[in-house]
Amino acid sequence: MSAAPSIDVERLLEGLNPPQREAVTHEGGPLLILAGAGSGKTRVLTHRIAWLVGTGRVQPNEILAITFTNKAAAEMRERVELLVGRRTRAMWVMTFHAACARMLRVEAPRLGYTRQFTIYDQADSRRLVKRSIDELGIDPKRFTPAAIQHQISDAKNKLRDADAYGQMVGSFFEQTVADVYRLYESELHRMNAMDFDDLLFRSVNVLELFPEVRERYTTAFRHILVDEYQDTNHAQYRWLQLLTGEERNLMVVGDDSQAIFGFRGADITNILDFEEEFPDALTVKLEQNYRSTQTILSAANAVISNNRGRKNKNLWTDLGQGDPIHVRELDDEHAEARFVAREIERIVDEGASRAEIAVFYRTNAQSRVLEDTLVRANLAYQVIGGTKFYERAEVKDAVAYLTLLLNPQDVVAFTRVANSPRRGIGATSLGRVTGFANTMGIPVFDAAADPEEVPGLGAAAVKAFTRFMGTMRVLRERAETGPPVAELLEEVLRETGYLEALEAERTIEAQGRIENLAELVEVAREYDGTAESPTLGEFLQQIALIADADTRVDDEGLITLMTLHNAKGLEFPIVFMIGCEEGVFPHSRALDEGGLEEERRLAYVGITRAERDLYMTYARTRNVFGARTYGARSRFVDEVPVDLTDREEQRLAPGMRPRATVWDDGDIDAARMSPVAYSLGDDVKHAAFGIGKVIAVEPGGIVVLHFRDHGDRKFVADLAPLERVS
DNA sequence: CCGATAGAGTTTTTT
DNA sequence: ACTCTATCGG
Repeated sequence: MSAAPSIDVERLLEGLNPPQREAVTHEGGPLLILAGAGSGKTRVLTHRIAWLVGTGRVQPNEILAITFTNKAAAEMRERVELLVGRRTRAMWVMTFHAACARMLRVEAPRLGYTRQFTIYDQADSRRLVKRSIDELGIDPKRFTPAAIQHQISDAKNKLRDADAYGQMVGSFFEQTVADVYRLYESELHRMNAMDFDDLLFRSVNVLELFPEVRERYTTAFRHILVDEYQDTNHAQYRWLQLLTGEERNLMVVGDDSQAIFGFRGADITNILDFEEEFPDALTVKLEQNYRSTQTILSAANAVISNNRGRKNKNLWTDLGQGDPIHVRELDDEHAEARFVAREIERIVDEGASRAEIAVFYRTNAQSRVLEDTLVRANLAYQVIGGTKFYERAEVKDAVAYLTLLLNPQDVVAFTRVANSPRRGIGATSLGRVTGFANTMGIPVFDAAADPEEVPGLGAAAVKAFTRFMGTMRVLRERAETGPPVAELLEEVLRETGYLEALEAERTIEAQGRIENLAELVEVAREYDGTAESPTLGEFLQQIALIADADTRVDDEGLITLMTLHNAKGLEFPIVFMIGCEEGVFPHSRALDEGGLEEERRLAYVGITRAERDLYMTYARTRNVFGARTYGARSRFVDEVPVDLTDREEQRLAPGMRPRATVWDDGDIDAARMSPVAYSLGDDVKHAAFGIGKVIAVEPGGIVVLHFRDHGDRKFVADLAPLERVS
């Protein structure tokens, strides 16, 4: 205990419930925590780390704590620091990707990369896939870069390299993917670059190929703790397996009901089979929820009970029943947005802070209408996700310049900046130079530095390259002196003429871009100020691994808008889930691909984010791709027992049977699909509007009625209080 | 080589 | 509806 005199171990355990305490004080060996939503899993993780350190069982630098997002890592680090103080600094508390990158910065030379390898984000990677497709003469219309990239990523997540993938191709498509994969791989390697998936794949390679490396890390990390284990993919699973030493001190925390990243290769069986893999594992279930009212939890339990093959859990709370769940049907997405805005105004008038309110939607595209409405209502908000700062063209350009200074072999970066700003280097000339570099087996940077040697290059192009490379040479020399990153960046923007070109545009868009670049310089300045020993390489790695979800600010009086996926791990007193319509949520593409259960888990995640009030809204009609569509109310709304809600339509139509609340898995609501019982010209009586005539019948069970005194109105035929009178 | 125009594909979710 | 891409004329 002398190692940690300042930690009061008894106090660490105070306020923990029995299962939490059992998890925190587990002696050693494999440990599985099935942590329901809001059951205090971060508390268990942080307290366990503190307990391990505080009781002298482990040194801080022997801890490896893994999360999925930087935000979660930062939060965990902060909370551990509150418990054990400065010692936290010696711990590895970071994301899978950051940990792998850190490992590879040391070990990559063993695999033929330099330590300065570049990390490609998805867009960079997509561009390289596209280039590979073009080079192979494949028709990019028949096989889109996106589809092929997804296949390749999938393969990498399963630790299949191009050869392994090639061995098991079945279709022509897969054969094509195999070809692209092979070329893409060799291109990446040639450019000294790794994509996100490579970070894991290559780390696994190093650990598998070099026993002494593996030995070093398994000895170093005596305790490994993993958050959100249900979202790990096979590569991550294997990586953990390789790092787990003989003591087998692997603790995983997760909730199979919240597994929502299957589309990205996450393999839910990792958590479901943990006990089989480690038969002596201690399993602890955390079922007491400290976040939400019983009404919200009952709703979540009811919805998720429609999924099969789960670890059984039942959330409960002693916080009381609370308000019913607010369910609202609106005419269209605009009415839905107005309802949300009005309701927010009301809630804020009653004294809530805007920061307590979040709106969740299935797809990013849904935020636009909402944003318009909130702006008009003068309600301040922040959007998480969507177009990200680091994906903006000007930011990517600036980053590409910096990347190129460090890694002159990076063709993607080179082609990105060669003619940006315009300097007379067109696609043709650029292709000649990269092609020449390719055939000669030299870095593009060198080929471009000697443009006279490149065959077929016109005099104008030679001049343009000479000038461009002159600037780049000066900048490289400057970079090698190791200036502050912010200064280097400013020089780059000035010397390359990038800023000048934007200023010359004199448009609002250009002004916005200049501001974004200024912000990037600020980011760099902050990095220079806070990093222990700032280097350009480390800065680039940091921003390559950053995600927009990490930029969320708390408590600034802003309403938070985000996708349901981004909402994982967060909580808000008041939550709106909008767009609860079949086809939107559950998403039509997920339905096609049999992903209904994952969609339902997404609903579960959304519902359980709410502490006090939950709204579920849906629109009778909305614009998708510019076309009007009609989606029936989401089955997830119907899976919430009616008596937990304030659903009005039930009361308006006495005698109408409550909607079924349980479906067979993947089944379609028979009633909803049944043909509408109305035909054109029928006379119909509406409880509120009186007699009307059917003037149209639309897909999704919609009837359009004309009323003499109320004009034309649309109804969901089997929900509206309608009666045929003719 | 560049800019304008037309056409197509896009939108599921992201470290 | 919007953005990216291919094509054409300058």
